[in-house]
Amino acid sequence: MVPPEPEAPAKPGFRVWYNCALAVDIVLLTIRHEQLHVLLINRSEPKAGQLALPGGFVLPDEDLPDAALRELGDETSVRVDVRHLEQLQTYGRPGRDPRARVVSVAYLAITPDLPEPRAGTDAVGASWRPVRQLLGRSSLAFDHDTIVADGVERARSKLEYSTLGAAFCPADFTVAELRRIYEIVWGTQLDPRNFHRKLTSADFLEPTGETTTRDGGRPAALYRVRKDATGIMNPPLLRKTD
Amino acid sequence: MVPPEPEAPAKPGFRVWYNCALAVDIVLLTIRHEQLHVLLINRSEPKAGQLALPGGFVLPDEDLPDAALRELGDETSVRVDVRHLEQLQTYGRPGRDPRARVVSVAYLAITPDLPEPRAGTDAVGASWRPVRQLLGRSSLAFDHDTIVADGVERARSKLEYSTLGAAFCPADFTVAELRRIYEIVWGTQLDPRNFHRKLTSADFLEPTGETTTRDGGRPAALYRVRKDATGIMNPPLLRKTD
DNA sequence: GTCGCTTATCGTCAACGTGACGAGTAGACT
DNA sequence: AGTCTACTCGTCACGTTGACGATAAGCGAC
Repeated sequence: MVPPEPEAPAKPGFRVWYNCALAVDIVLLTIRHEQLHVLLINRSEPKAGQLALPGGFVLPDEDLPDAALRELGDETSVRVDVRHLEQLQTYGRPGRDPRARVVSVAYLAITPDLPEPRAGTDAVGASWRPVRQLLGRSSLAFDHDTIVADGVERARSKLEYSTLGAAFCPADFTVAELRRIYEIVWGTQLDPRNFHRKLTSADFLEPTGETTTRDGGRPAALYRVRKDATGIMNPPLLRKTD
Repeated sequence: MVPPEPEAPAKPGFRVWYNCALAVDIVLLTIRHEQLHVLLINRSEPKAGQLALPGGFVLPDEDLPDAALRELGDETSVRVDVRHLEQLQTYGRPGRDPRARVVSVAYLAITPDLPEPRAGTDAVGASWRPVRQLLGRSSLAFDHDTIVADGVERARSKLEYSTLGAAFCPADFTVAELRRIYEIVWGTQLDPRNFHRKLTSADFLEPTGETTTRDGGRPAALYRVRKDATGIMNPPLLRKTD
């Protein structure tokens, strides 16, 4: 099919015309103060004053993940240690942006609890917001509420069968710190002893040899993710489904 | 960010320019002759003569799933009973299409074994190809080999924890027919007795009351997917991971 | 009819994974 | 030293799963 109302062919000699504005949006999740947070910006141009996901238009010869990381840096001045970046879904419903046909490829990113974002170029400001205050409500510009919900749901389900949880942790971490991630993201309590047994028998952690007492109590062994880890946790750690 | 080299704004008064050609591609899977097949077309215009996935450009006010179904009909004259349609992933690497910046949203679709496709408008012809002959090789135009591989992998993993397998079956089917789906898609043998126990204790099937002997042997009870099924199989049916 | 073939369906049992929870360990703090 | 904390190891009952025996119910050949 040839797109309608051609303005000008993309390259001479070929009958292909540009038919949309392609953007990326990033759902960057972290855990702060015992709660799951998402990075949001205050929009300037259209929908000024509203909260939205960081994101923007893709450059002509730019790959999509590169665009996601660039916009994250541009808009939030966050030199975040993005420990995980995966494509989430593409949102292209006509009318989702009042200006034009804007199709957005959403990315899910995870970072450990660390940096305070500052305002960047395009955005008036950027800040971490607790996810709990967002879900269910309609708080964000465009369809970004849906995108956040989808991103959180992806993270929740990937904890079950992948090593994604470690991306919320610093390089070296204890089993209990990883368990805290699971408890916060899932909103459930997990038995420390069973969790310990399960995670240490899964094959993606290796002990660093060090211990720490930063969580109080008896010193806990520090672990890191094995370099040859596949990213898949086997067997999976299924959550209760009531 | 504002996209470069603006031709003309998408709508007057807004500084948004179109920066890519948006397309959809469809990985339509079915099972024919005891093998997993994917629907392919013979390309005409660019890459003429090569095999490729059905797909094409999205219309200005068309939603993405609608575009996928429309292209499927246009290109293949298949009045397929598409029993499942989900977004797979978006492919946007610069240079993946030599003509211009073409970004393609890929969809995964499933249909029961039924119709023979015929050539449509855009395509010289469409045909079912066994997936086994494609995987590993580089047989298709653009990056469609990758897309097919991703689609097949998605289908394989979704069999584990969802009711996707039923989309390969006619409306009423036996447990053994569903088991055949699993065996073909996974490429493994499954114990008929354990599979039967597991599937009938999962809560997404309901007996029609009818039986059939179309597979020979003792008459088998027919089942259909419950209307209130969630699409999630619980507990999951994990495949062997060696 | 009945024998032998097919496939469907039910039952049994051991092995394993998991949830619940007791008990001991090793630091920090008073 | 005593107490508090959180970590780590063990135990046990229960449910799920894989392996497989046994029976049921049609079909075609004879």
